[in-house]
Amino acid sequence: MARPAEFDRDEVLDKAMEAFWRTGFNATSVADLVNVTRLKPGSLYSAFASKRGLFIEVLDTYAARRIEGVKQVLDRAEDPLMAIRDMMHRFVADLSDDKIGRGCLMVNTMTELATEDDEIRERVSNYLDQVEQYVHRSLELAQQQGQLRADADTDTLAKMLMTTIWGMRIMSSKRPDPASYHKVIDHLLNTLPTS
Amino acid sequence: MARPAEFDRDEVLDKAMEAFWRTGFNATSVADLVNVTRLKPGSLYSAFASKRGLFIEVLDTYAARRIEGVKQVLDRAEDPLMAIRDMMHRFVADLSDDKIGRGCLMVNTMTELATEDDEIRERVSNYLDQVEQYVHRSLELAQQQGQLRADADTDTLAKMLMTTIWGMRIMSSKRPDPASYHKVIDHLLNTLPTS
DNA sequence: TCCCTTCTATAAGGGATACTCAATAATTGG
DNA sequence: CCAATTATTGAGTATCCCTTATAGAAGGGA
Repeated sequence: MARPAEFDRDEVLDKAMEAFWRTGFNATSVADLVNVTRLKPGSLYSAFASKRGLFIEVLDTYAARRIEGVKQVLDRAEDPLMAIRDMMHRFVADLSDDKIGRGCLMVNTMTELATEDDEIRERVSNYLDQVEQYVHRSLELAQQQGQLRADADTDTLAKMLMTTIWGMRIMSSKRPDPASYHKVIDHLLNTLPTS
Repeated sequence: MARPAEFDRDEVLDKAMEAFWRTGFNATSVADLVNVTRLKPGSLYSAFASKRGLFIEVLDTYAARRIEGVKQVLDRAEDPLMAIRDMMHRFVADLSDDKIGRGCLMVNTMTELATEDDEIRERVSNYLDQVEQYVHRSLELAQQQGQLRADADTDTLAKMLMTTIWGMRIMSSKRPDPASYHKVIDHLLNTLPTS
């Protein structure tokens, strides 16, 4: 019915994600976004309304991909504890693949914008909660299968694993040291109250 | 020899810290700093050279205070494992005192500036390393006293406790939930390889 | 008291910022 | 092929940014 857009929305989101991921929301200028996406300001604004609008769409894209990844890893294995172990080692592998130490877009966004932007904090919170819920579900499954002791506090165990994941994302901004994080993960999973 | 400054440097640093802590480096404007410190731009610049200079001095002040706190708690108790437990519960208490969810200035700075500013990343890394070293020293002490098993991997245990601390600082930006973090800490310390 | 230095107050410079808009181009339905 | 609709373009705007220049005030040493 009218002229179709020349750009591919997903590609633009990818490029914008790289920029926001590397330098954060505030330090990424619209000029930067224009450079990396190759869109002119007008096109950017007609497609995404504002810098913040683009950022939120980037955030949602990132979250959806990560959640999907977690779900797949946790769902696949028939052994839920092994699945959790696998998932956590993958988190560390992601971090060591990340040569420039940009960490996790969700965690970065939480610390940069959480105090000032309620909507964005809600979105990130939601992401963190979802990951926690999937891990919790796997723990409960392990309990039902008798791998985990019946009196194990799965809420606390899930929270413990989550703090470890987000903590590693902070620590690796400092100095990526995958070997020691793998050891931490193995230690934690070896001390789970198995039966 | 000349007119003395009317302002108190420490008070100015305190006020600036509040601002930077709440909104981060980039989102805190010099106008904001002028407002909270009550200094005019000229005085600010003659005292701190630049916004970044002021920020670095704020960072150092924050780090020194925190390190001092950690050292005191860890040194006081004769029981090193209890001291660690105490320290970690205090971290959580700090988080729940923080009504506006600004988290930890060091962690926030790491995620905001680590990829772009090498000097600042080094400063924050140094802080994280120092805390880790103090915890590690307490673990070794516990080992020498026979509280911790001789074959315990104190490096890994120290790193595990660190990831937990920084992870909790992320999680509590989302929703402060001290009770569950206290449980996590107790779980972790109860699963240390004591003898 | 006078001088020198360093403070404070005010304003403004120079550049980057997020964003807009009017003109032009391209596509589709009739 | 025309009309309608939407995308692209890139110059442009107003605002905010960090920083500095300037003038006057104030304290200490001689």
